[in-house]
Amino acid sequence: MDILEGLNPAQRQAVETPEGPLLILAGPGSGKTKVITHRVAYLIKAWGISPYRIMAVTFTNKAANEMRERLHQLLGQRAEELTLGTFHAICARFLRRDGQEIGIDPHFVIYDEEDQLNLLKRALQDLDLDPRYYNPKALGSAIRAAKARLIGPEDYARQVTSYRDEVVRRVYGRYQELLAQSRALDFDDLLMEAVRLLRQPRVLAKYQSRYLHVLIDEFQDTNIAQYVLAKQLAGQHRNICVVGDPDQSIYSWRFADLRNILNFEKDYPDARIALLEQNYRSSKAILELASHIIAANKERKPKGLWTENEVGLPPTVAEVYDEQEEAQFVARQVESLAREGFAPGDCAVMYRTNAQSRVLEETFVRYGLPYKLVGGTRFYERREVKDVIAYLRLIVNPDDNISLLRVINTPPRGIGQRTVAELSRWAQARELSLYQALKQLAEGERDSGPFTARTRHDLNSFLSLVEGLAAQGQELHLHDLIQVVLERSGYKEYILNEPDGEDRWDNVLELCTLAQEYQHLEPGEGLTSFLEGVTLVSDVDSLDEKVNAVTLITLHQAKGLEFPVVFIVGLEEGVLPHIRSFDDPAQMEEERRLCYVGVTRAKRRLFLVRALRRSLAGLSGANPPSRFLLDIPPSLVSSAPSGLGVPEPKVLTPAPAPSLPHIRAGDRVRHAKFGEGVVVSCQPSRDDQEVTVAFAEAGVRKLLLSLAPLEKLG
DNA sequence: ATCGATAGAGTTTTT
DNA sequence: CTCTATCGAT
Repeated sequence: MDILEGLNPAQRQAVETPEGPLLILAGPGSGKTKVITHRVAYLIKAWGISPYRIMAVTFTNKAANEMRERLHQLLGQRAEELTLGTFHAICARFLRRDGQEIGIDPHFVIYDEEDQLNLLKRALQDLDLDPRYYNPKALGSAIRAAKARLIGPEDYARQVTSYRDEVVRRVYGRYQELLAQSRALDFDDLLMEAVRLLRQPRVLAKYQSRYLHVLIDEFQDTNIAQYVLAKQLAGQHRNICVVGDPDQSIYSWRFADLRNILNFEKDYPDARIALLEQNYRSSKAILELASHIIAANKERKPKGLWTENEVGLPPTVAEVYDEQEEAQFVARQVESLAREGFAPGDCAVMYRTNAQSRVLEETFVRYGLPYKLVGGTRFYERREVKDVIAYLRLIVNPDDNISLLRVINTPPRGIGQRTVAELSRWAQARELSLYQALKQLAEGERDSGPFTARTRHDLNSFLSLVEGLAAQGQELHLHDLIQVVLERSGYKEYILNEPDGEDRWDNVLELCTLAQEYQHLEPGEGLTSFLEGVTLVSDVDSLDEKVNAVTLITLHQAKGLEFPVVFIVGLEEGVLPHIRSFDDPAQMEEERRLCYVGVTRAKRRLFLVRALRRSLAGLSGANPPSRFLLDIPPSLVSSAPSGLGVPEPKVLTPAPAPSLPHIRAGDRVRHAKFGEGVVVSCQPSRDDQEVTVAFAEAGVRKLLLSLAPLEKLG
């Protein structure tokens, strides 16, 4: 059978074993995604199983899309019938379809972490607890921890043993009430409620009999709720196939539980185990270095990873002075790698924390190197984008209090803090959503609540706005609907008059463009799926490999990706490993796994960079090299030339080359990236020159003459 | 109610 | 350092 071609014996076994529980332990680069994909194809083609009866769970939407695309090639149209997605997306689907069985409205909205935090603050208010003393973030974390372990508010009440628990219990309870009032579910509810849904015998029977096969990727990063869900779904046919690598478990802070993978054999004593140990990704040199790094972990089973790939060049360890030099080192390496045939798009820079991306970005701009940043402030979390989404959510579900509060005075329409506080109190006394309260106030002629005539008028016109938009929601296609929202709410005019209005409006337009993809759906349906897509996407999902630019990415997000050239920066004590892991050996092992994940992304070239000094949040400090670096035998690496200990730092901050054009204010210049512009001013700085250029397209920029690819125009 | 300024606090990773 | 929250002035 053609599907089995090109698989090694271990992969083949994993694909061919048709029945019963199967645990695939797969090292990095061993083709585990390929195995899952081919297994699905094989089940359908060789065993005649309907794709309708197969579920495959991935860690990101991107992985799901790629798998669907691949299966489309192998199977054609039938691939569409598969249940394929992240746990969260699949659960949302179940709950929209059958949630009514357990009292969940099919039009529920999904709250992200910001929404959750806002709601938590309201819960604290309701309970008269001071948010400065009871940290909302910590409470949110405690609640998420409970939910990930399927501990509902009632269960939580039974296990209270401290005053802190008691506070959590009360906040948790009120928080859930407020969620219900808004007809909203948070991320963890999606899983917890799906489990509850499947505890209904009728529903369970329906799904259990449907899913003949359940496959789960990245199993090492699942939590208890996800584990239970998988167990429920596979309960009848027991064809559950999980793929994972304990050495790449890096999400314990999201309550992923390694016991899922370690206990799999206990839960399924008849489980077969397949080991995938041949690496197809990395050079021998890189793989050997990776093995040394991970070997220092105590809580692990040793693996015998090997590869037939060439030895390759030894990875480079570079020591630089500070983060500026670090960024320059990376930029110059990327430039010189071009001479070896590596394009910018072949390179990725990985770091522990998002804050580290900034210097890299600035430096790349100065060097005129193209880059793409994954993450940072995410698109859907931008204020203006969330504002528009809030309006759209209200159309689907006007009871969504958090969205209503977000836009009730955005743009300003005379409804200030005071009014909002009064309205909330009035609504809460009656256990009404804010929208319902507005409606009752508008209808009740006598009971005007605590409001003056003028305030009532303002509130009423906001209510009319929402109701008017809601009426349109049934009629208009998504794109037109958004236009109507932007016009009628006054948001367009408002945002354009804000600081950075143009940029922020561009983001709104970007959102409109994304909405186009839902244009083929019916009005109501298009809106619902758009909103769901918007909340459940991640940044990695939109990573475009086709653009030829260096990828800047966190180590966490890099999981599952691969690049010909990888730089890992910030290999210092306190950064990687992060300082918050110092007092917990388990967390320290996770930091090491994180480092291992980064290293094993590299195919051919690997650079490990460490800075002697680094300033974080304004303070600069000297850090010792990362302990992970010390675990690498020196014979495995080559050292890059660096400024450390060298009296002249010129190696890393070059003076302007003599061939550089002499530039004065008023000159016309061309920049590789920004296009043409006029020099506004020149200022000498040390042995360099700082020029300010007004570009026709890119606006006013400050550039260092030595670094910027500037060309003087006649 | 709205705007602006100033003080203060928080900085890991994200479906 | 940067973003947020709160305060005071208009």
